[in-house]
Amino acid sequence: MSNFYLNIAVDTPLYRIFDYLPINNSPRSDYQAGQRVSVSFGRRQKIGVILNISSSTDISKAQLKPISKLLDAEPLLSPEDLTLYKWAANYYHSPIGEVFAQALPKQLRMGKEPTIKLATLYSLSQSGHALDETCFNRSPRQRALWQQLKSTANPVDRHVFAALDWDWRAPINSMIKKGWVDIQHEDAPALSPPEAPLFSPNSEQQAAIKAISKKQQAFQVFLLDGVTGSGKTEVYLQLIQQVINNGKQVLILLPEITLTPQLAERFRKRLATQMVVSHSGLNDSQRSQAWLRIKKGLANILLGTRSAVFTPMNAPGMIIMDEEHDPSFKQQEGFRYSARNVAIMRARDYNIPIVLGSATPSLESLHSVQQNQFTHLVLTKRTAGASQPVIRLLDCRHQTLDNHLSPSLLNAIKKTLERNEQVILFVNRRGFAPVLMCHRCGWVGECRRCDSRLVIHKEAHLLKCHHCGTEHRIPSTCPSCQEAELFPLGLGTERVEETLNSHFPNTPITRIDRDSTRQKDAMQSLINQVRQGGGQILVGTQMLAKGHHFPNVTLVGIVDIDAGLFSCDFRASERMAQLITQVAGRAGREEKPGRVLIQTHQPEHPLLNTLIEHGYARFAKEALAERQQAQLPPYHYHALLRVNAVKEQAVLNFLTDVGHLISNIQLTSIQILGPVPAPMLKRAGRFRYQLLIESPQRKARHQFLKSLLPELEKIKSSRQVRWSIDVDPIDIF
DNA sequence: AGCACGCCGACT
DNA sequence: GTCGGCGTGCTC
Repeated sequence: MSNFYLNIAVDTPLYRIFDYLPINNSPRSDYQAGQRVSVSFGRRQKIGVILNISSSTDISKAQLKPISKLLDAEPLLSPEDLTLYKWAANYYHSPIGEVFAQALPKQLRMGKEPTIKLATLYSLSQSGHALDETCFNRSPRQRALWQQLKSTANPVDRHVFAALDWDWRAPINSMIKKGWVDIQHEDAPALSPPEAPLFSPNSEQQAAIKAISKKQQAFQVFLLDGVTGSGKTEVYLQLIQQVINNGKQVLILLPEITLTPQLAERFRKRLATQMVVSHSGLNDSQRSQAWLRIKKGLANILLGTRSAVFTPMNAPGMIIMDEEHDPSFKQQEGFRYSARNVAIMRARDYNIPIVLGSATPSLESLHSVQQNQFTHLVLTKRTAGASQPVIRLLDCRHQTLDNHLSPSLLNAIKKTLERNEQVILFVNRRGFAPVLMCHRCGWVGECRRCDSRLVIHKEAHLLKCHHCGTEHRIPSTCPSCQEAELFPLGLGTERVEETLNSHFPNTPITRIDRDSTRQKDAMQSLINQVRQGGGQILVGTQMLAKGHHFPNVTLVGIVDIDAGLFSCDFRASERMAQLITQVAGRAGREEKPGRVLIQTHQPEHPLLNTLIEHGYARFAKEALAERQQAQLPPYHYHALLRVNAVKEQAVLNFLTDVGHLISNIQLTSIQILGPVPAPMLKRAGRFRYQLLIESPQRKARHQFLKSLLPELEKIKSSRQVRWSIDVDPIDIF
């Protein structure tokens, strides 16, 4: 019998690791932590990763099985990777298998060989160079390829053909056959010379670059707090250049919507290096190739969305996270993690600096600055071309509103249109109106599956539930009293569009929300059309505020900010402040600064006024003080136990049992709130409840959950429900 | 999560 | 008689 045992993380959603025996008579020296193995697990074959090799086991000899196959001669994951994944599983109370499922690209998780496909490089041969245009009279596609290749000195990969809208493979193959084109395989990173930096940093940018580059060999968190248009990206680019000049790699994390091909191209052009991207738009093969290239050092920049934070780096040099306040860095399904916090742990383990950049930093980051955990670097000066917008509150009290639009806002729109400039109106709800109500009996349209109201979609003639997706036809008479006195209450984008149409019948009005941009590329084409066009109005939801600059927009109206001020989500006011600040920075240009008008019935609201008079930084300071008073994060630590099932009674039974369990566990400084029905019901037909767990100490919360979760697995009623834990949830109520 | 085992109702 | 419903138990 073997004298050593393999502790293996198996790809299964169980909160345990499993011990296996090595293959018969194989020496201990064959095995290292980080190698993948194939094991028989129950009645099935599964892939697992060796976490540890131990000399003892608690499992009886009869139960132990040998692994079926050792998949990697060399570990696929380094000790640092395993440390990070184990930390994440522990901190987020997630089964280790779920963490690996996020961290490893699908192909590698399925046991595929970790080989990099080297690109084929094409170049004209001597005889190919000797040709001229007339040789291709009967083959226009070959001519196009020939012209393309003739215009470049070095061998090029297939990306240069990406712009062609036909399949270039057959023509190039016949050119290879004729000996006109030579192929070779990429063997080392092919470096193309970078474009010369177009800018010289101003004094603030220089100070930031200097402060960060001084710390290249050690862990430190920098908060790069720069107003919109202050040139954060240029700071990143200079830093990246320095790091890769030192032969190190950079991981750049971006929110989901921001990572576009255009942005990747901008980075690629400026930096003399091999860059790979990783986001949800890639297929399995592209993802694992990007992952392997960073792991093996064939690329030195990884530009990715949140899951890229788990990619192993061959020569880690720096991590940059742009728009660090963005909620899309928090994974909201399955293994719920915050890429921002994982990135900080990653940087700590690698002992490298991490830069968190934002024009509107999260209150958590600003708190860490106050605690001297993060280094604050501030950029206050706008670079040329960016304008300072004017923000004003419009007092709506006593005003005659036409579907929530005040005369002063309508007047401002009119004047803007007369100057042939553009207007954006923000409405934070899609659809026509959020409630359908009976004037006679007070009936309102409610979703039978969730506890939310049905939203009127006039264009589609439907009542839709925005939580579970249920749809009904709009009734013509009240289902309760049969009177035809139903009326829409509140407003959404469709209603604002309709109202504006009646006021400005000759002005083009474009609505941008999830309904109008459902088709692929619809968003981009609408935006391009607006950028080129003259006087017009855009009506849209939050999705309009991110990433797009509209130089011809000189007036931005926010129709109803009041809902945001009184939302049950404690982060609502900062999201509102971030929205206003972002929007203000995206409109107008130097010679025509943007104006932001905010309609409110609360013109005295202290936080709103602080934001408008003193800007985001001062707002954040006061909002943070309010949070301390209210004992909210980052001063308190939360977790949500989320439970759902098809049968509501099953959830309630489980929660009752959990209640009994909790009363048996020592509750040092732990508070439990709930059960609370959760409105966010993504999948139809399931009842979801959540239990809020909070504590003034992170450690107490952690230990409480550590003792609670194994017990939950044992409760009988847990079989009929699905439960998961969300540590540091985004929304607590 | 899967997947088997096992014990009850309705069916060619 | 058996096919298949889903309650219960287990995965080194």
